[in-house]
Amino acid sequence: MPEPKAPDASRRSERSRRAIFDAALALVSETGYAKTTVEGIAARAGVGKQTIYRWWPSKAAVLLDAFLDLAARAAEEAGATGGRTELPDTGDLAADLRLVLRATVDELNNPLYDAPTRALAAEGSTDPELGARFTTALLEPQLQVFGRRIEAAQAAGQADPAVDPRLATELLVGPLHHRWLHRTGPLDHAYADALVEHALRGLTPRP
Amino acid sequence: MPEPKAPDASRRSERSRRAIFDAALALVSETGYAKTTVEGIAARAGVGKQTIYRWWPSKAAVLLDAFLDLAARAAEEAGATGGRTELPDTGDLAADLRLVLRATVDELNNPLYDAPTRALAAEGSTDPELGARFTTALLEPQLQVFGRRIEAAQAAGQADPAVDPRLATELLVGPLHHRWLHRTGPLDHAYADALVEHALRGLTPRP
Amino acid sequence: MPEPKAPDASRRSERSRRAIFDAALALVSETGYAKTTVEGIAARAGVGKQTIYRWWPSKAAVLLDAFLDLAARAAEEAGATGGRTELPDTGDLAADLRLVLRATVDELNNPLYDAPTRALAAEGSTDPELGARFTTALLEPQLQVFGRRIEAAQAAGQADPAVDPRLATELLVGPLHHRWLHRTGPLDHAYADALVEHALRGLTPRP
Amino acid sequence: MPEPKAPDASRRSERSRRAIFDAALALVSETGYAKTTVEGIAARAGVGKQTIYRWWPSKAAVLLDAFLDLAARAAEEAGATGGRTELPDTGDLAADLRLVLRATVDELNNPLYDAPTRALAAEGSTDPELGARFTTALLEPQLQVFGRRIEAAQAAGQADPAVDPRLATELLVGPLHHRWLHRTGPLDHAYADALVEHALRGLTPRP
DNA sequence: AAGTAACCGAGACGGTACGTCTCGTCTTCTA
DNA sequence: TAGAAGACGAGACGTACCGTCTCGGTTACTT
Repeated sequence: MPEPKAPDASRRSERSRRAIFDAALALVSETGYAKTTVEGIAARAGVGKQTIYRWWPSKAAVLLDAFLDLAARAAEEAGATGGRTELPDTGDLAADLRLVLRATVDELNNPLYDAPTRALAAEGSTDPELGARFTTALLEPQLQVFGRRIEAAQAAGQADPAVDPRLATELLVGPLHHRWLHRTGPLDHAYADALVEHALRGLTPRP
Repeated sequence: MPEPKAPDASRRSERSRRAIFDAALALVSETGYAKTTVEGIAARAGVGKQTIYRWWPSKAAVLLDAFLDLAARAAEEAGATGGRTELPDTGDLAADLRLVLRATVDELNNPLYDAPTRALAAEGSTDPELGARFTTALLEPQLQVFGRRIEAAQAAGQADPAVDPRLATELLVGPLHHRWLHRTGPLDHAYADALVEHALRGLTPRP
Repeated sequence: MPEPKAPDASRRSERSRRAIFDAALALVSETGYAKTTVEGIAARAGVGKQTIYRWWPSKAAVLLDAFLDLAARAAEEAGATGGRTELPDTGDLAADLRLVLRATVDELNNPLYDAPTRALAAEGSTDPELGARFTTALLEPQLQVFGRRIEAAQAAGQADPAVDPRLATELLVGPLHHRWLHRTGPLDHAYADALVEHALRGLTPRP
Repeated sequence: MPEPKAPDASRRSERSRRAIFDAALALVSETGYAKTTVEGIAARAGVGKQTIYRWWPSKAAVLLDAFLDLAARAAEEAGATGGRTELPDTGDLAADLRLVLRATVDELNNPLYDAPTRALAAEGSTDPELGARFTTALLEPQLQVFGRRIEAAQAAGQADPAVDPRLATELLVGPLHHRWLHRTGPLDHAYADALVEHALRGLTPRP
């Protein structure tokens, strides 16, 4: 297979990479994903179009990397050292989950994150390649934070050990994302709290 | 305001409408939503482009109507007369939910439905106008089937009356859609069953 | 052979055709042929690029048609009715040829004609397809004016009947074009006169 | 004036120069001038692009030098020592001219020479700078061969001393080039012979 | 039956963006 | 320190569609 000849990454211009990320995020925030064009990103970044096409296959891929970079920088800023963000473990599972789910709600309501995330989720749901990258790089880490906390809870006897931690995670995150994506109702802290409560207690009436 | 002049719906060609729906669904199935163009639909349907633009504002809108039409025809075929599809009430809430959730899984796994649904969900998450139509016309009816069954369960003492039926619905449907949309795991009957079980019983360990 | 589908010439926009011609000639005059781009012509003409590519295969083809149109209009203006331009026949062959050759010199020295003609001759010498069109449509008619006058001269006993009229024509026009194309010397009326004289009398010394 | 910094010619790599010439001529022969690119020449020659741009201003300039080099080598091979090629002087002007004009015809018909010459003539007719170099270095020496022979003929009384030798030269070469460039008729020995005859005798009928 | 509206298939139009190609410059690494 | 390698900013290429705008040619309602 005569692979179309890969460019030499070691000679890549960091300056251009940064400029492209900044331009991409700015344009998506300002004019929306659909109206953002590769041509526009290149122009705004002061970069040739080919410099974008050399390193990314599509504008969605550019935006995904730009967003990952943004998230990484934000995380680094928050977590001082580049360590992994972790869900707190105060011993009170419900309280801990509420805290993080509320934070997730806030993030999804932040227009700065909302627009690119929507666009990426949308594009990813159609383009499997991108969807995989989106899931692995952006979504999965978030989910596994929940997963680990729930495993800890199971070990501590705070959660039913028979439940698949992954399913438990989805029981919390799934409804949240559903409401966010389809705008089927208010997305606020109250909703996050209620979600935690009923995911833990179930729908069956207690005696 | 000189409203851009509405066409006379009574003189509309049913023949063309059908041909457009068929062409749209076929093209999306065959080549994917992104590669489907209004021009292509018109050509395949043997129709002028203007005939599409006269009645729909975008290809997404065409596809949504085409899909609604498809669903309506499928429902009519299944439900004999055009009555409203309803979730069965055998008295066993868990069994009833399992049944429908399994059916939903089958539907989402059916490539004939998968492609258009993904495309519409994607487009709708970006375009609020379309998203609203998508939600109201396609999603909401499905959700309310669950809602009504849960309300009945609450009335019969099979479900905690303190839970918002809408939240309960999302607790079941949200994780399912999440896994489907992001392809984060296998989407099968076992998953549907586990979902029902844990949504009902909760994550908290039982004594 | 799946001919790429010809556009319907009867629906062609005369307005656009004219605008394209004007823009093409203006740009070539102002900035030169090499710096003239299809994109630039389209922009200047207020026309979509596709409208150019729909009707012409290359910018050279556009310019050729534009130039032919210009020549046709100039001829019509000069010759009152659209009759064919003809070399005068005063009975004095040398005088008649001088007249026309001087006119040719003036034309080649006119920067308005010079730039496009050079460009077309250049492009045509490389692209055989275009070269053929250039020759047939632009060059040949000019040459045949000479050809006919020489035939008349032969009939009237003013010219050697043994000479191929085509060769005779080239004996007059060839040197002129050569000097023009390669700028190997001054191109003026004196040169035209000398050319006529020696083409008629030959290089051999007269007794 | 800060002359853009001239490279040190003494350190120039002869190896690269040769490789560039070979690559340029090969590519023009194989794929045509238009499809030949500086990038392609550099790649084929195993040379950096900058090495070309350091020494030549354009691909036409490269090709011109490559062609001059080719011609020089061919001449050296033919003329044993590097002496100047000269038109023979057998005393019979017509015969001598026929001989050289026939040779010119053969050269113009040789596809190895035809393609680059056409390209250079074309480019030169548009780009005055290059045109001047083309004329001086390639065309002029050829023309002056004729010029000198004609002067000799005049001195020997074989040619009208009143005729400008330059014009006489053009009377022979101009028609030939014209027919070659515009492909307006067959270019063969018969044409060369006829050209010589009528250039010498003129078009006027002899008593 | 003639007249008249408007929908229809068709497709040319002015545009925008695409993804590719080549230009001529600039930078980095190697011999 | 010249040269190979090739990334870069720039921008034209030719293509694909967009959404609008005429064009006749059918219908289907007036008069």
